[in-house]
Amino acid sequence: MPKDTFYNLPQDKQKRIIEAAIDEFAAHSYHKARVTAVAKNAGISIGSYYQYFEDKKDLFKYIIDQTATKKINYINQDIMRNEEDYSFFEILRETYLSGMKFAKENSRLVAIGNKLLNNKELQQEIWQDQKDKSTDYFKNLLLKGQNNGEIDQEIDVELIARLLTGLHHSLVDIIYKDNKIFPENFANEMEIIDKMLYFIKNGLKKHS
Amino acid sequence: MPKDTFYNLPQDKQKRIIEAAIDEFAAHSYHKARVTAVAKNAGISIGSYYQYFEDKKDLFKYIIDQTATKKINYINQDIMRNEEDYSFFEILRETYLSGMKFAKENSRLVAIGNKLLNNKELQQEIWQDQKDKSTDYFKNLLLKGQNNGEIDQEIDVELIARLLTGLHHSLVDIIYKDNKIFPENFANEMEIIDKMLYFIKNGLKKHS
Amino acid sequence: MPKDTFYNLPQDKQKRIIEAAIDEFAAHSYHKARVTAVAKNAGISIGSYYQYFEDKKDLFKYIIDQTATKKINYINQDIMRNEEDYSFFEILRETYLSGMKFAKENSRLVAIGNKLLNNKELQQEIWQDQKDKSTDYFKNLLLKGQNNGEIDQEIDVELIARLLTGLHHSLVDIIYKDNKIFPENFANEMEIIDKMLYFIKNGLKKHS
Amino acid sequence: MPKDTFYNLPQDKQKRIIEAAIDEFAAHSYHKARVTAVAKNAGISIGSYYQYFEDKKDLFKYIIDQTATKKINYINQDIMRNEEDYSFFEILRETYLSGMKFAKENSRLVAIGNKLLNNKELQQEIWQDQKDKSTDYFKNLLLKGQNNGEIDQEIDVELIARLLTGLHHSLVDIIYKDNKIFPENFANEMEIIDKMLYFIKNGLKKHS
DNA sequence: CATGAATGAGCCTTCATTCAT
DNA sequence: CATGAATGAAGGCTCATTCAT
Repeated sequence: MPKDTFYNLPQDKQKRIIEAAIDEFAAHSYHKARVTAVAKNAGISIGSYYQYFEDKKDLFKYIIDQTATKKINYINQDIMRNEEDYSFFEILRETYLSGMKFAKENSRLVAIGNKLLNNKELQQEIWQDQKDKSTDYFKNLLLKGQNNGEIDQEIDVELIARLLTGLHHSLVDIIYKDNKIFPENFANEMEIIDKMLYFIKNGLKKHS
Repeated sequence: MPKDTFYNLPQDKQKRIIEAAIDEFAAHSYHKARVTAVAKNAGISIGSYYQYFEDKKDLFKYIIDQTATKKINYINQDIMRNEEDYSFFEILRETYLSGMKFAKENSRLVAIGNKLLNNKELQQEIWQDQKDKSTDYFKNLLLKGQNNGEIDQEIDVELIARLLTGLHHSLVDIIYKDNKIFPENFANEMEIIDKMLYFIKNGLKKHS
Repeated sequence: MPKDTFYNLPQDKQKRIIEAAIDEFAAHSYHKARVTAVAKNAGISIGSYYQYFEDKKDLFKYIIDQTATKKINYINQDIMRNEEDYSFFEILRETYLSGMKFAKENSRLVAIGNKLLNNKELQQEIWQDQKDKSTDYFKNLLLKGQNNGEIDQEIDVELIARLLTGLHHSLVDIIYKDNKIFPENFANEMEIIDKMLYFIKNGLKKHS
Repeated sequence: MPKDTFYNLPQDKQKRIIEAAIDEFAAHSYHKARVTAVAKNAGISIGSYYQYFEDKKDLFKYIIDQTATKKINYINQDIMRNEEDYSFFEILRETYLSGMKFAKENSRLVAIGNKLLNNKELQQEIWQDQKDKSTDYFKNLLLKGQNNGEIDQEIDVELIARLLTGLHHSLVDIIYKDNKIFPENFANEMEIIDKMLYFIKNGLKKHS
């Protein structure tokens, strides 16, 4: 985590640095990203950089952390407060929708997140532990759904929770090809989500 | 692709080099992998390396290529020849099973493949084009299923094909946490696949 | 051209680097000259080198550039300001004299210049364009001489300008064999120049 | 010089190797020319190369040597045999003409020769001694001219011989810009030679 | 004589990090 | 706190030459 000197900085300077970092880490792999570029684009000297952050990893971790927090807030805000008023599939829909909206508005953060997601080596370098919070989130949702009688009792909650997480990633992948909305075949993102939910709800088997 | 000098090498030497390369590329990101380490671990000089391969990329591409071929052969063998004798879900089951078996026996290759799969920057460095063949595979399967009357006509084939690809990746991820089989909660991989297929078939909605 | 970091350096450090570079480029062909040797002899680290210059070529170009500027100033100073007071042959004599003086005091620069002058491949690597300014210089001189009535109207100005340039190179070659003054037969350089000018003025034909 | 094994080779194989060498040395600077390229283009193995030649330098020296011999023969043939029948300026003209013809028909050899001519370091690497034969040639010519009464007694024969050599180089340079004939302003090479000879004969001074 | 696999010193360049001012 | 000059390990790659077959 950043040093105190960083937090003591005026807000706009902090922001400039973070923006530069996001640009750099989104554009290049972790190892190819250069702290000199971050410093330069943030308009600070490399000496200052090392007075704010321990090293390269420190900044990267901070960005990842900020992203996670930001994303969680994104979803919570709307629905979570009145969770009990909604059905499982409504909440799932809202969750995916929020995730998509987040991705749309924060494509650089998604790019960074994916980089970490698919680099075990880096993950170990960044954290030792770190449990997957997404899966827990979906797991809770499923359990409530089963209690409500909305969700098939046959399913394995742990497993399906992980699959729903995976589908969430697929969704973002599908909709954002190289930071551009996926246009072919679909009227809009909403249509994709609804088709995906239909699949999640009913499966592929032909209804007799 | 490797130079002729590489193909002229005795089989066991070729193998030693490939093994060393797989080790290195599985253990580190592409940019962090060192050709000197490959050469050293293969027991060849750096000069020899460059007589076998154009450069670092050349070897990496070769590994990727070999992996793709190997994986395709894995699935085709058993069922694909008598495709018409099987139902959609049987083929899907075999596909996922093959994928898992492959991942189990080739965890390092899977690690390398994932690295490429989730690094657009690297993909463009390696190839210009490269279409996703997995999605096409699932798409064909789905279309046949619809013709057979096995698969719900309501679904969007293109979209679901991509989701099935995503689920395939999730499956591999779930079963192999850091190259170790996922033990908790499951008797064996077969159980995971069947539970996953149940979900794919029926969805999550409670059967009234 | 060098980066700002180079120009910000104390004069004596700049000079040390330039001196080391001139030594290296004078002693070896461009491709054989080593930037590590320059850095070492200048007493800087290789890292510093690359903070001052883009690359190897950058420094070489800079040396060439400095040489050209320095040489032009050499000639201009004395006569060029009062050009109209002198005859063609007087100016020519001064030009050759200046060139010789320059070569005498800057034998390493001449060595470097010649290397470039006679290596088209290198020239294209260094610049794309680059016109020969020497020829233009002599051409102007000749045209004025013809207008004054000093110079034979029969000659082809363009051609002779190139020959005078060539003779200039020959002169430097003659006088400096391996950076040592050519001693045999001649009392001094002045004598050589005057004999050469006599030839240029009168040609070889016996005066009847 | 090449080893006996080289001279024992069938003529056409020798020729293939020489051709490949000339191509390579003409296209690249001595240090950038690759013996592997020569071997490859000659259709021999690198192992064979080192059975024919001591090293890289050995081949280069041989090419230079062959070139010198070939060029000398070029000039001698026509005139030298009946030298006494011609005036100094006629012989000079023929010499320059031969030189040009040679350069025209052997542009690659000229390229190689120039490379050596302008790389003192390389010259020392190739030979220790090597006197300039061209200058001796012109010197003899001039002395005879003076004896005949054709040539001004005032001139310094040694110096002028060197200048005539330099002019010879200039001539080749002028006419062959990057192996292409210099077209602008001149009807043909003959015109250039005659204009140059006019200069050499009469000098630049306006005839009163 | 022919072959070509093997070698490794050596080059240019990058970039995270330190430290004196 | 800010600055940016200085550092040097490390990496990809080249190519003349050797040597075993």
